[in-house]
Amino acid sequence: MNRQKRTAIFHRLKTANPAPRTELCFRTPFELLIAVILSAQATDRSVNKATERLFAVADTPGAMWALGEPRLKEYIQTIGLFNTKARNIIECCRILLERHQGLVPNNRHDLEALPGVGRKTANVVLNTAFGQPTLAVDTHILRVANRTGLARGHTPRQVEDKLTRWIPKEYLQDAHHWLILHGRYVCTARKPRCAACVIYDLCEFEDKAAYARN
DNA sequence: AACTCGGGGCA
DNA sequence: TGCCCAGAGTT
Repeated sequence: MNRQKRTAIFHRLKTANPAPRTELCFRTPFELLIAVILSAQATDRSVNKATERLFAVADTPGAMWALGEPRLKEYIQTIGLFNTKARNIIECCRILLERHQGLVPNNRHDLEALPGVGRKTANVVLNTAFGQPTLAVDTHILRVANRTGLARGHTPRQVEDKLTRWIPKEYLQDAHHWLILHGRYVCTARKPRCAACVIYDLCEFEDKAAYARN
């Protein structure tokens, strides 16, 4: 896919998603970190429902550490993988308190050293909390990039590298959300809504015609 | 690169 | 029920 076509795709996704932002609810870098850890393999709606009550009780590493793992589980038990996530979050809080003065680190190395934080979560925090030009490739972006032909490469890292290379830095932060929202509401995993897609004519998805008739 | 982990939600 | 969800960690 040539650059002109990719640019056209981004322009249309931008127009279709004015004022793009994360759908996770948070007020501080710490709340964002916790929300993103919880959102792994879970829907953001179920995460928001849990964090609304959790953050009212504990919105700092100190408070969440004091809350303790058993009581933390009570707040997040409606979220998938909550046992592992509760253990990781308590350990995260301990590390933040011991090594980072209770602050969320603003660099990849320290973020990825936290349990339950991988490349994708680190990129979201760097992008959304600290305004750094990173692209967090999740299942949505991976699917959209490969299916449309925007950036083929079946591993998340390949797609991240390709997209990061050609998207202008000043657009990288918003482009992340344009892609996510497109993947979530239009280019869905199971029954993509090709009939309503704003980049239909530019998309290289082999089966788009079949779904456009739905 | 492939596999495992391990629950909720939704068609 | 089966498949997917704003993945991470291990082999």
